[in-house]
Amino acid sequence: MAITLKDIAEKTNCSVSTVSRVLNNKSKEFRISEETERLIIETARKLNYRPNELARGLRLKKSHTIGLVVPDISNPFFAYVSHLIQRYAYNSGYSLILCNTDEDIELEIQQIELLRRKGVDGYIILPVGTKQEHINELLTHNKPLVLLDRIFHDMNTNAVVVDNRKGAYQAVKHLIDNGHKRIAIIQGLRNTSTNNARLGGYVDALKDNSIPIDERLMVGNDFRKENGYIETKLLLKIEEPPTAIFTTSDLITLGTLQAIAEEGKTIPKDVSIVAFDDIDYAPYLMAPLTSVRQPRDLMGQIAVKLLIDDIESTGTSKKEKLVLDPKLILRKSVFNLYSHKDEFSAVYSGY
Amino acid sequence: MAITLKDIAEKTNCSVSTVSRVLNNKSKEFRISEETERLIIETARKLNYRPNELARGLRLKKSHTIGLVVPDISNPFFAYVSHLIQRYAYNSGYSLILCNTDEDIELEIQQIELLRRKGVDGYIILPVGTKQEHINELLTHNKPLVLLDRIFHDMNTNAVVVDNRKGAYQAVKHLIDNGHKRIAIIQGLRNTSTNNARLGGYVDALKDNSIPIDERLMVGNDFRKENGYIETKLLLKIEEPPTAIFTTSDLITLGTLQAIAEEGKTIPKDVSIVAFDDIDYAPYLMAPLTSVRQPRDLMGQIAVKLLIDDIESTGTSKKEKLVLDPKLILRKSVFNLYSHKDEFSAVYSGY
DNA sequence: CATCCCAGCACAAAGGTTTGTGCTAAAAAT
DNA sequence: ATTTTTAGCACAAACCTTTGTGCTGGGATG
Repeated sequence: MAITLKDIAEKTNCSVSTVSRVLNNKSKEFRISEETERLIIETARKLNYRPNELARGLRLKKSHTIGLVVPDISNPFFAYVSHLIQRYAYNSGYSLILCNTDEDIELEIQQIELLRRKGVDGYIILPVGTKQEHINELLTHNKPLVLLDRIFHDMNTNAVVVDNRKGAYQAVKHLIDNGHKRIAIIQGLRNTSTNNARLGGYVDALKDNSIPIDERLMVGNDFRKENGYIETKLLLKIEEPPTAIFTTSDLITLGTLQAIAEEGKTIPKDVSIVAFDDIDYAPYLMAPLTSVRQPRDLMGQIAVKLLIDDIESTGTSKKEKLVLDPKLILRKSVFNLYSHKDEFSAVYSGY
Repeated sequence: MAITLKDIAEKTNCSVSTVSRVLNNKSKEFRISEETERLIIETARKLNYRPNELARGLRLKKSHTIGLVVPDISNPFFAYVSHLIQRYAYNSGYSLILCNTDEDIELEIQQIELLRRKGVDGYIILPVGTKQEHINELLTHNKPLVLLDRIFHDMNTNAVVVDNRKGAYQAVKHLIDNGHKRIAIIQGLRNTSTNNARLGGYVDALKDNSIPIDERLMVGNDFRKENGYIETKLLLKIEEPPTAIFTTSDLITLGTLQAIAEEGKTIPKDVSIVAFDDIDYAPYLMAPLTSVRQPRDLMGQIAVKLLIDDIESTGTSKKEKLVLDPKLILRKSVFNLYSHKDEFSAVYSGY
């Protein structure tokens, strides 16, 4: 079927090894005559030879493939980062095997297992975050690996994350500065580094401003839309409802928007919102969203660079933990309770 | 390093072939004693044996991998479809190699070439659409393949698309029904099946209602945000500006929204919009978007099913071309010029 | 007792590469 | 004329599986 080195060898009356060397640009190194070289290259082109990467990978113990494990590629934030990762990886000569975990830790374990069988050269993982033995396993076997977005603090590995605590702190502080005291947080998946840090920033900001912590305002348990929808519905019905909600992911925000629309409330008049993940549509929503923007361009790029450095240094490269700064983008989803006007800083960020 | 069949064979004093057969559940078929079977399975488990899929793939001529070629995974529509594809593929035992073409035909050709080298078992391609020889090449070599979203009409292959002409027709008809006569279309990449069909629907709707075609209102040339932004800016400045814009992709819409916001106009009062691709955020935008929804859940699922049927039938399965129906979702981005009120049909679709 | 059968496994090839080593013939050196 | 060098390439192993075929020893059969 497919053309192999052997076919070329037969056509040219050379040995397979000679053909291989010529096609791998090792003609000089092995003193192969220019005539032979030309002949081989020519017939390879004519036969439309295509190296079999499986065979190469087997022999070379290198697949030129990296595994990308994300919770949910349909989440715009992950989709954006994945796009960049794909591009940088491709430009560096690597393909990407895409795995969705759907925030299911068992699925994550399975998918990583599969990636090992496939012999990927390295892993970029946005872990679910509730278990880590399987990832430790990779590390003890010296598999090149970089953690992205979420992190395990006690793990010695490459990682690229945003300073979630700082981002959350800024978000909540901004609400406080605008006079809000009943501030709710809709959390993502509990006990993930991301959620812990965002929750931490929330709590810190309240404490620093002597605002009592109210457990009833600290709701939610995963990063999806439904979570945002349900929790917002409930929040709007409690006794002393919040005047502001801090939503900790773009999908949560989507659910929150839906709930607010359904209840006939308006943003920011009835309820203020600060979101995490500054999606592209944020400026053009019902109320242009004030939100915490992650440096998503950098994240993908750095992750790939760290990973490929690790792969190609064969274990000699230092592990780096990079913490990037988030940035609060002010728009119009926060009501200023002091001036009774829209956002005190009316800087319109058109993205 | 990694445990191989050979290692297990040595530990158990069996031959490699016996180990292979046991681990592939062929003990009975090859009359291997239960004792040996247990021993092998046990030590495989103890040593944490992991089959090398590269070697398997080489031997079996099957990689259990499919190549997914998309124009841009960061586009929410493609991201959503990709997520589904990944899930169905995984559940059927296939991994996904993800390729972005960035709407660049040369990149598409390169990526497909690479996929062939990697020995993928099949392809799901959302082609750029400006060249097709490289895809024909795959077909003549009997590679399982399904085209998604965009199509080549003269190509005998599996394909899943939406009826773009009908969707566009409905969209424009809806504008006409609301009294609009100056209707612009911002096109995507010219000469792609998708764009041709959407443009066709636009033209048909105008003709059927005796509205003259105005070339100045038929602008745009790719599916990205920047295109929507620039063209909208220009459209708003021409002599007799349009009262309505039909945007032919979600990213174009995003750019259009940005331009309209910048110009200080409001939707739908100053300009009406009907969009293609009903993104999740559509109901919660500045003006809840009236838009054409594609059956994106079905598209991914069907594509995977067609492909895997083709792969596993080894060429005996018929090629299917499926055309799915789009649906116009009415919200509030169209101004009724007759009644001077918001959308005559005020059905609010909360998605 | 000789023959046959069959359970139970091993051998080796094949799949397409890469690569260390070895071989041959011609050219150069002595 | 004999030895040494070197250009130019071939051989075979190795990577890890899978699989067609063949081998062996013990029990049953005649």
